[in-house]
Amino acid sequence: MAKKDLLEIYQRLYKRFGPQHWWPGDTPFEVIIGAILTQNTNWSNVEKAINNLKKAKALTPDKLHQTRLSELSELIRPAGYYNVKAKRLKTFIDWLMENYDGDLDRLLALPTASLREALLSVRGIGPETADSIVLYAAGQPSFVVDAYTYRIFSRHRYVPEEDTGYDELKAFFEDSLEKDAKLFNEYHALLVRLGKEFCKKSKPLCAECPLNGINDYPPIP
DNA sequence: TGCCAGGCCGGGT
DNA sequence: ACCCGGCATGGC
Repeated sequence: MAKKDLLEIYQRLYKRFGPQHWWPGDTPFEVIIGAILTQNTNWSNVEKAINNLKKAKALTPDKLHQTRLSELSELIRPAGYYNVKAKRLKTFIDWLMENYDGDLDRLLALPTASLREALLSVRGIGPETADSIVLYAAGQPSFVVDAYTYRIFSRHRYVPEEDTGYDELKAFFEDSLEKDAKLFNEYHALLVRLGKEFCKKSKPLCAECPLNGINDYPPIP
């Protein structure tokens, strides 16, 4: 797969769907909380949880730090996995207090690679969550790979094997595109949009997929 | 009614 | 270094 195909894909998606205005969230802190809550979870469920946090005035580092674990899990219950996620939120906020004195701006001002590495050291933050935070909370160019990215690119045979690793696929995008946060932002959002509408697990046939015809191989049925 | 959603961890091979 | 079970709610 050539680099220019990656741009072609982006342009088709943008023409088809337009700007996606990601991330849906008012502040960098809200983006981070949302990134953890949306792990393997429908965004509409995350919105309910975030609304609960807003109503409880708990959506700031200090207030979240004060909130007890049991109360936190109740507030985020609609997001699913609420026990593990409450712990993950706590772990992150404790880490932020301990290492950055609760100063989110100081964390997000780290250079891209250092920021990603720092986030990955926190239990409960894996590659996708870390990249989402770097890109959508810090506004730095770190490409986000997710389940839709794998599915879309393997079904269309844009990647040779279905088991392409996270870092491998991420590097493929980053080495092929201009390292521009705005581009990475829109690209990932558009892939999610495409995935939701045309590349669901339950809908393996994509006869109307906007990406058909870009590469030399037919989509995998 | 079952299947799925913007993952990650921990224990076992 | 992989593989797999567990985690859980809400929408279609």
